[in-house]
Amino acid sequence: MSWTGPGDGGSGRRGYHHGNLREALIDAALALIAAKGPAGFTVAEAARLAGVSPAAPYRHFRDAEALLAEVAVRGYDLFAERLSKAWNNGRPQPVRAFEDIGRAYLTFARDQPAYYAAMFDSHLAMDTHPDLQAAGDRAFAVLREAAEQVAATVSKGRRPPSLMMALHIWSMAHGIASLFVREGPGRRKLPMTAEDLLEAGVLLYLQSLGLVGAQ
Amino acid sequence: MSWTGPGDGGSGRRGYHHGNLREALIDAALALIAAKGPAGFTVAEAARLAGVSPAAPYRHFRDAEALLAEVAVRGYDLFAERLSKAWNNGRPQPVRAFEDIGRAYLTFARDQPAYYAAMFDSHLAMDTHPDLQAAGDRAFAVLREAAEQVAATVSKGRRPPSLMMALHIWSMAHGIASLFVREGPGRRKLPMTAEDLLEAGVLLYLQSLGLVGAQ
DNA sequence: TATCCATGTAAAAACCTTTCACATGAGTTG
DNA sequence: CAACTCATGTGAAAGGTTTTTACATGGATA
Repeated sequence: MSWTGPGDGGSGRRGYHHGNLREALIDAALALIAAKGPAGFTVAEAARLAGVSPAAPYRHFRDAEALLAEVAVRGYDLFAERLSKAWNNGRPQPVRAFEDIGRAYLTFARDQPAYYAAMFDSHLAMDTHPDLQAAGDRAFAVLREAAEQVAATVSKGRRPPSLMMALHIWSMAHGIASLFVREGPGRRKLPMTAEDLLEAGVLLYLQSLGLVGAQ
Repeated sequence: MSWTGPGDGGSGRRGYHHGNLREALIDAALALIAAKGPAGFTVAEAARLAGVSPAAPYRHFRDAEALLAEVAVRGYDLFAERLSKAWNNGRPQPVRAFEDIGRAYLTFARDQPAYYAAMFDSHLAMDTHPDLQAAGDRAFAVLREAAEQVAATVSKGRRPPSLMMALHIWSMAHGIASLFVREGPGRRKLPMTAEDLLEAGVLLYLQSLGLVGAQ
C-alpha cells in the first residue's frame, strides 16, 4: 500500500522521480479522508503514503486546499455521472426516474463518504477554485434537466417552475444525506431508511405539484 | 479586545488567575469561527485572545474538540430557543407558525454562522459528547412537537405521521441553509431568497398532506 | 495566619505547512 | 550520442499547532 524505498513497492515509483505523483496524492488524500474523516487529511501524510518527501506535493498543488479541491472536483464529476445514470434520460418513466436520482444521491453519500466530504464539508472557496464551481454546476445540471422533463409531463398551464423543483429536491436530498446518511458519530438515528424518507418526501412533493396522482 | 498584561485590558483578568477563563475561551472560539471560518479556530489562538498561555485551556477542556463541542451545545440551546419562540405555541395558527419555524431556521443560520458551523460543520462525535446529543435532541424536539400539533389539525383518519413531517421539513430547511444560506465562498447563488424557497417548499409539502388548502 | 488545590505558566516533544536552495534524471536538441 | 534544460524531488529550516509535564501562584478555607 505504501511503497517507500526506491525499489518501488507496487505501483508508480521507479526512482528519484515518482512518475505519477499528482494522481498518487489525490488517491492518498481520498484514502485518508475515507479512513479518518475530512480533518484526517494532511499534506504530509498524503506525501508519506505516496512515498515522497513532505515538500514534493507542492510541485503539483499550490497548497493543501488546492489538493482537496481537486479531490472535490473529481467527486462532483463522479457524482454527476451517477445521477445521470440514475436518471437514464427519464426512462422508463420521468417521475420514477426522478426518484431514482434521489436514491442515487443518497447512495453516493453512503458509498463515497470521502468524495462527499471533500465536496460538501470542506468549505472550499468556489471563487478561488473555478474548476470546482464548474464541476458542481455540471452535477446540479443533471437534476435541473430532470426536473424540467418531469415538469413537462403536465400541460403548460399547470406546469411548475422546474428550477424551483430542482432546488427543493436537491435541498431535501442534501439535508437527509447530511443529517442522516453520513457515517460517523455526528449522524442521527432514524426510524426508517434514509431512502424511504426521501422517496416519501419526493412523492409528496410531486403530488402537490400535480405531477403524480395521489397514492 | 485582547487584554494581555496583568493590568487587565477591560474585562475579566485580574492577575495571575483569569477569573473566568472558561467563558472567555468559549467567546474567543466563537469569535474566531465567525471571523475565519470553522477551520480558523485553534486552541492556541483562543488562549491568546483570552490573554493566557497555550496550556491554560487544558485546565477547562480535555482538548480542542471538547471546547468546540461546548460551543456547539450553546449553539443548540440558542437554536432551540429561537425555534421555540418562532413557533410560539402554534399561534396565531399552527400552519403559519410552522412556517415561522422554517424562517427562524434560516435566520439562525444566517445570523449565527459561527454557532451554526460549530453545530453542523464540525463533525463532532455525539458519542463522546453526550451533552451535544442532548442539546441537539432538545432543538429537534421543538420541530417535532410543532409537527405533531400541525398534524393534529386534521381528523385522525387523514392525519399524517408527524415524525416524518418533522424529518422532511428539517431536512429541507437544513439542506437550504447548508447549500444556499451560509456565508462564504462555498455558497451558491439563488434566483430567489432562501426564505422564499423554503416557504414555498413547506407550503407545497403541507398541501400534499392536506394540511393546507391548495393555494 | 497557614495551608490547599484550582488554575495558570514554561518548557518540551511531536506534529504540520510552506518556502528555498539544491539535486536528479527524463526528454529534447544540436 | 553528448550536452543541456527544466520539471520534479529532497533536505533543511522557520513558524505554527496540540498536548503533556513539572512547577508557580494566590484565593478560599480551616
